[in-house]
Amino acid sequence: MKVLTDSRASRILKRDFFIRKPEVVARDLLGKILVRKIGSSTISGRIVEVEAYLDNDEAAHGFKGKNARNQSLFKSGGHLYVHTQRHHTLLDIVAGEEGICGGVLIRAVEPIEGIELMQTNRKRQNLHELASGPGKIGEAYGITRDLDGMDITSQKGIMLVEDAQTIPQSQIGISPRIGITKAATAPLRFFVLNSPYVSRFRPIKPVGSV
DNA sequence: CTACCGATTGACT
DNA sequence: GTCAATCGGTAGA
Repeated sequence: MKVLTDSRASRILKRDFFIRKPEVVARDLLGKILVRKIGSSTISGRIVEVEAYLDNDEAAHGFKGKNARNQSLFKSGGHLYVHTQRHHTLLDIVAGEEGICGGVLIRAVEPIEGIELMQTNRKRQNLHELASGPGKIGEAYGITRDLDGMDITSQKGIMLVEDAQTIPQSQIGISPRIGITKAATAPLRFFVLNSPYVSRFRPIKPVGSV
């Protein structure tokens, strides 16, 4: 793996990274580090599973147009879209251009920093149960609706994504998205093959076999 | 106002 | 594999 020696701040992914098609941003986010700062604590983890939600995508929350709840999905790439599902809080990173619905649901991360805090937040000790699902990330990272619409490309951000690895195509799995009823067959879920930190639903299909 | 339902999770058969 | 829990938004009476 390429070793990054430059400063942490300089590794923050910038706007350009996110102003691309959601499916491209989704795939490229695998291997990157999702960082959350809470007071003096830092939580971070390697992104290992994501899903893309597109413009004109029946499964996307913005499909029927912009409203008070989903407006963040229409922002320019590099903002957050936070929403609740049942009693869980889910985190999307907005992708694509301003005015167009597009986002990447972060479904699983491999814990790196702030593990004790995540264990406290999740009331679980096992590393594999801390952030292996979208709702679990919300709980482990202490994500709240207040973060909806936040810009994650500023250096002062309390949420941001750091550059790290780029996962080669041969190590990326692809499958339909999980838990949706509309557009249920589109292959828009991407995950790191053989990672033990992905969510429990795991149809293993290497890219190229579909 | 009530009814319904979802980009989920965790406990249980 | 199956299923209940019981949030917040939205549609309809």
